[in-house]
Amino acid sequence: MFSFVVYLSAMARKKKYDEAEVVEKAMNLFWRNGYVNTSMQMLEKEMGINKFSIYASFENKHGLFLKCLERYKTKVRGILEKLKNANNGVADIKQFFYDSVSSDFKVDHSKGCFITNTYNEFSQIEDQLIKEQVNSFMTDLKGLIIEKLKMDKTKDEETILREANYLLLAKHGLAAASRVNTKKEIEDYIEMTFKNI
Amino acid sequence: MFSFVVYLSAMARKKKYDEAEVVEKAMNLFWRNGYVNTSMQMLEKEMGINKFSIYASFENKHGLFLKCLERYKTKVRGILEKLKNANNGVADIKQFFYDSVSSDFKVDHSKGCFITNTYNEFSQIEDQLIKEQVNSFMTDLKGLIIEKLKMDKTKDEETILREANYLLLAKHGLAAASRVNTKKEIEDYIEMTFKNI
DNA sequence: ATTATTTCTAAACAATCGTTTAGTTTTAAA
DNA sequence: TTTAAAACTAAACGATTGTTTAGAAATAAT
Repeated sequence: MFSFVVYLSAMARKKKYDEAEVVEKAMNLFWRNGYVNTSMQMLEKEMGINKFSIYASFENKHGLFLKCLERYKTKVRGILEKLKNANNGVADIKQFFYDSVSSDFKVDHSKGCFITNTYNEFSQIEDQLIKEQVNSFMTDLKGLIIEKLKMDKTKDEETILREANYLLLAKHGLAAASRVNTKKEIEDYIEMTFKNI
Repeated sequence: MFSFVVYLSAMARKKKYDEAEVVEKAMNLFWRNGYVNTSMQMLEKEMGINKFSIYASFENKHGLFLKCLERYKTKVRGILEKLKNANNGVADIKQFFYDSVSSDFKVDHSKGCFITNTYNEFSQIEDQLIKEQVNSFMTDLKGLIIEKLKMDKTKDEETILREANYLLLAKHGLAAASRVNTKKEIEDYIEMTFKNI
């Protein structure tokens, strides 16, 4: 009697760009220049699409940045999964440090860690959503570090928390190092950092 | 026969503000919000003087920021002099780490280290002079650290450079810690950092 | 082929950025 | 008292910011 055809998307005209692709490009630009210093004009050029399209796909600059943070998280998910599935305790955390900067060795001027860069930039700016994204990432990492440290049964809770805190802060130094220091200096820094754990 | 009166400054009207005072206020604003995120409008309000007066005294925003960096350097000169004049090697460097954050213990939300904050903002700052100032500060500090490490005659040159590099990067972690961590966490971090030196 | 809907281009938007300028007020020296 | 130089106030500068809009082009469904 009745027939209903529901069009979730009318699809009158297809997009000429792939959203995942342009997010990747935007991420690299934000990653290098930071949030404030990356203008919509720069994004237009880098992403290869019009401002209108950016706003149609990501609502605004803020929304696009959040998508880029998301993209970064999936980008480093492999390294985190590797740490999660490892079973050698402290050695795995050290390996995570190496993994975090391994890709930086191939480029002249590393962009550092996108999360740490964002953390530093937004320590001054009030933005709840971005801060939540960054904080959750760091909290998750700290949880993982604690988990690995607990594999050493000889350590008490207080020692583990102290060491986890130390390593999380050491990661800031690593992020700074990855931007300017040589491969050898970075490796030496990691070795020094883990010498007393 | 002849008398010459040379007016180095015509002094037609005295300034209503003290330059050192307004620089101090500007420094604290830059220190908290960073260079890019501090506008002339905010500076006007905080310094309590008109834009015209700011430009008359400091040429422009860059000039004002450089004056603030200078002011910061004299502000921490005491701590650096203490390190320079000390004679106990590594223990002096550790004490310098404690001195660097001692004033932060008194406030709720520390602004961190002005130099490190500015260093982290490098991707957003195009001004070469500012970067030179910050880099020279860090180079000087590294030189001091090396000097103190060399007091231990049992260490070879390579070890000393490796340790100096490690400590300079550890300072980044300390700066991050000083902004959010508790007094105990910061102290634990310092102790952990120096355990293997 | 027509229609309806979406994406595209390109221009304009108001707000803010750092900076400059015009005009008034102050004040030391003549 | 007059004069000239410096410092003040307040408004405006052009450039750039993130964002919006008007209209043309494209395309799936009728």
